[in-house]
Amino acid sequence: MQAHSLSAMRTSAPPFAPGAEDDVFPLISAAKSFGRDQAVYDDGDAADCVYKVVSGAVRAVRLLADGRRQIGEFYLPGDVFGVELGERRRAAAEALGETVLLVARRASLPAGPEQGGRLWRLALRDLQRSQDHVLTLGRRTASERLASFLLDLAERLDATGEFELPMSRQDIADYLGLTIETVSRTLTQLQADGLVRLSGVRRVRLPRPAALAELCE
Amino acid sequence: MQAHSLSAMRTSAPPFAPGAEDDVFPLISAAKSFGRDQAVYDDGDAADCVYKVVSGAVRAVRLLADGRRQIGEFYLPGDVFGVELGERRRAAAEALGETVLLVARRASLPAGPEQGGRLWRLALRDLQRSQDHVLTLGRRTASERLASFLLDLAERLDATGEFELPMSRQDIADYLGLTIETVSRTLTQLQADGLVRLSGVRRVRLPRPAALAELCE
DNA sequence: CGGGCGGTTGAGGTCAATCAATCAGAGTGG
DNA sequence: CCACTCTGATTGATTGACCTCAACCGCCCG
Repeated sequence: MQAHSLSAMRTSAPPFAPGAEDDVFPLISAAKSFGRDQAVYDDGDAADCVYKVVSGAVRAVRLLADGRRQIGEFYLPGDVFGVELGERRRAAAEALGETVLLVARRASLPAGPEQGGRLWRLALRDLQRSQDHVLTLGRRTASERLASFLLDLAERLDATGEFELPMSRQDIADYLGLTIETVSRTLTQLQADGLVRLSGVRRVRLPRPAALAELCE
Repeated sequence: MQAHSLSAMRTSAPPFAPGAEDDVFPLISAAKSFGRDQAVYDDGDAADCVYKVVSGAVRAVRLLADGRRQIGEFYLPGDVFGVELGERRRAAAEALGETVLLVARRASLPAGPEQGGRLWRLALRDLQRSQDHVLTLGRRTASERLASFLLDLAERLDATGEFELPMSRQDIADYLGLTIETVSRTLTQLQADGLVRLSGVRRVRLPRPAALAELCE
């Protein structure tokens, strides 16, 4: 991993979310690169930084004692993550592939009331997503989970046509509360139904998004 | 439903959470009573108020088109709820039984930077709880779900010995992503194992909380 | 060409859902 | 006080969606 100048990052940055909350990040944040599966932080670490994804993607991981794994969220380019209530991390964050992040010390952030308000909005956005996730995990079937996952991903990557899955089948399974085999089977089923088209294991096209959305009700 | 003076409510209020975020609520909030299953607000309503539970309890409900129901959260005495990012409610809120709430107009809240900071902390607390919920729904078995649910409830009601379940079996099922039959069976199993003692359907005692906690890992 | 890793496919098992009957408690009316 | 009813909870039998275990495939890279 290597440090880059901020300006270099800005210019090389792929799709940034255009939201006003971008301004939360101070101009003096450092950029940092991470390799595949590299930890940004671990469960239990001091929560003294917040991060913004410039390129690549990150997963938030929680583990049960016996090794069962749940991914709480994926963070895509433009997303801010790492804001916590307490002193300590309650989940690990790991890069999915080659990933570049902006890093800001937590202390430098909520100084002004303006900043506070924006952080608050970020927290609420995460909360919304987490609540949607609860509905999916609590009440949806495997194919409904996959459908809502793919639609959400397509929207966040604002993919007009095809897009690339930033994560492995195992990551998808651990996000959706399924096994890797069920993800694979369900995906081939969706493909057979003409709702998904895979070209290569990670390249996805959603030919009938409306039909997919119907699956999610 | 009837209005009460704030002072009357304050004095009659059961366990208030002692957290600093209590001060978020302006002194000039109105109290309002709700009956069993009465809606505080519905999905899609304008999100112009926030609420604090004085007594009773509230459930946050989301519905799929075919009627499947997921309870996102239960709000107990002392809890604040109803803070939303957008203009509209994304879930309904319904009283579990006779319930008294403090109501504050949203506009009157985040005025000062102090208040903003406190609302932000509230949002983060909800986020934490929601993330825990995701782990439970994604990766835990029925008995683990019940165990963590009961422990969480006992702690929030700070029940030293016995406590009363504010919600029905159906509500528990819809919170834990199970069916009412599975909740019932699992509860009797936990009782057979000596981890739970039920006296009447809603009166619960947890004789070995440590053993229950072990179940949750 | 061979080995390794991630993904897919298949066969069989399991946990929780479904369908259905019974039970317990609260309220009602005779 | 005792049927009767209504609602919510429990229990039982069976089914089914997803998991587990295992083999196989395809691609990349040495």
